[in-house]
Amino acid sequence: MAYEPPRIAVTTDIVLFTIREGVLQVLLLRRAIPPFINVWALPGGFVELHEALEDNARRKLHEETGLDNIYLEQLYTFGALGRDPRERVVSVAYVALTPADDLHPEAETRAGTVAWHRVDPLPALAFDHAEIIAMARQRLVAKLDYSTIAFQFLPPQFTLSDVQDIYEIIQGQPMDKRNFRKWVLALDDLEETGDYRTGHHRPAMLYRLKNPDLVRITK
Amino acid sequence: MAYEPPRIAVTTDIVLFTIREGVLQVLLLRRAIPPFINVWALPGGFVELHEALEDNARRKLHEETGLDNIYLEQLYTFGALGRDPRERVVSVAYVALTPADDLHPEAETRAGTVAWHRVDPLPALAFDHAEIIAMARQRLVAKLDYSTIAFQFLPPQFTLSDVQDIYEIIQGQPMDKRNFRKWVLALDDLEETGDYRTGHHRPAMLYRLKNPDLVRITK
DNA sequence: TTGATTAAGTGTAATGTAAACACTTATATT
DNA sequence: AATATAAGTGTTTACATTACACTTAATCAA
Repeated sequence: MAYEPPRIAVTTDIVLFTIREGVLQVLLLRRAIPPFINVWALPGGFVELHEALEDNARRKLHEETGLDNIYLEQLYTFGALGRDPRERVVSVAYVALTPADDLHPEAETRAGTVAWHRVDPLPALAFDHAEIIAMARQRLVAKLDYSTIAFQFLPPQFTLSDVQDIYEIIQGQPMDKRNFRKWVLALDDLEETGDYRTGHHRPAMLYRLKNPDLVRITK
Repeated sequence: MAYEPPRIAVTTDIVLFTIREGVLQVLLLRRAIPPFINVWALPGGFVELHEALEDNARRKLHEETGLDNIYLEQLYTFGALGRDPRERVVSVAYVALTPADDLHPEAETRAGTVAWHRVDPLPALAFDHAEIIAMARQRLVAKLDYSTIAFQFLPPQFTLSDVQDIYEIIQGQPMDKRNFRKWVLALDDLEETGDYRTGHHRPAMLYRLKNPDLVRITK
């Protein structure tokens, strides 16, 4: 007599962060179907039988935003009883980061309304998605300190002030300009492009990442 | 027409570490049934429909070792296609820590032979369990540096040298005794018991944790 | 009982890292 | 031509980390 294991619905949920309007924002979908109809929720969906977990997360994100090839890392797996009112669902949550400019979500998609929302305050959220976003924020804040994750918020070319803005926004406190620039250049992950961004002030050197897709642990 | 999500077998795998014989060891079971019959594997098993993920991990660990109330944290979720030859299986991996003395696995249990194994070198392992153990080791080494996780390897009373031994074994390098003691006492997580451990040398003060079950982030 | 062995216990000086701090420069705007 | 704006740049101080050696109290063996 062979043991037949229970089989459980598995989903991914993606916490896609960006920096917009000077604050941290997260991508949410207004649900078009029950449960939690018309309530904001994280993008994601059921994992197919022949689909790897991360592939599912990337696919769902692509379907709902058009985004491709962005930074994505597994966050945590949420499997509490009752987190979905329909049936037992285990959800593998991911954190994703993108520069704001890369995405102007169309107002309407198949899944409903897609929009950026400030993380403070968040609207009412479906399922345990508020908890998932809270954990994702913690991870983001922690990784800022010991990795080069922050650059994933930036377009291919950026100024040192752009970088400092990311850190100040996420950490919620100003940093010393000279110390910051010394520190960020000492990482040795940046190189000058030779181009400048002009404005009605002194032009700023544009930098790029030496390895654009590499997120490195710095300590 | 309602969408019917695919349903997938979900397991936990537990990487239970201890320090024994002066090295890091991991608890393995020799599988008594296919697939991978007679091959060493991590403890764990299928998640029941009405069982929380962590509850399943604790239950399996208890069934296979008798251990209760030990330190356990979620590590990562492994969901690659083909990682189980029978069918699609998503596995939520946990890291657990215990003092060596707390467990003398009986040679035979229902699930097969249970034994401690050195992590260097590991025997051949079933499924992707070598990969899981590798990630668990990385997590352990990293957390040693920014949390009080190391104390979970120690019995209720221990000397400062016992603590230093844990760090030296896991990090694989000696540390300065005076600096280490200053640092560990500065954590302010320890208190003297007033008792001493004697040997054929000067007696050593026994310490205890102020909060035995608390693993704290230290930076 | 005495000497040898073992691990416990203890402080200071040197080095390296992080933090504090203010003015000059180059563009756009009026 | 004057003003406004953000870019760019070094040095000093404080703090944290590292390096380093001898004394003490027990057990064991002669």
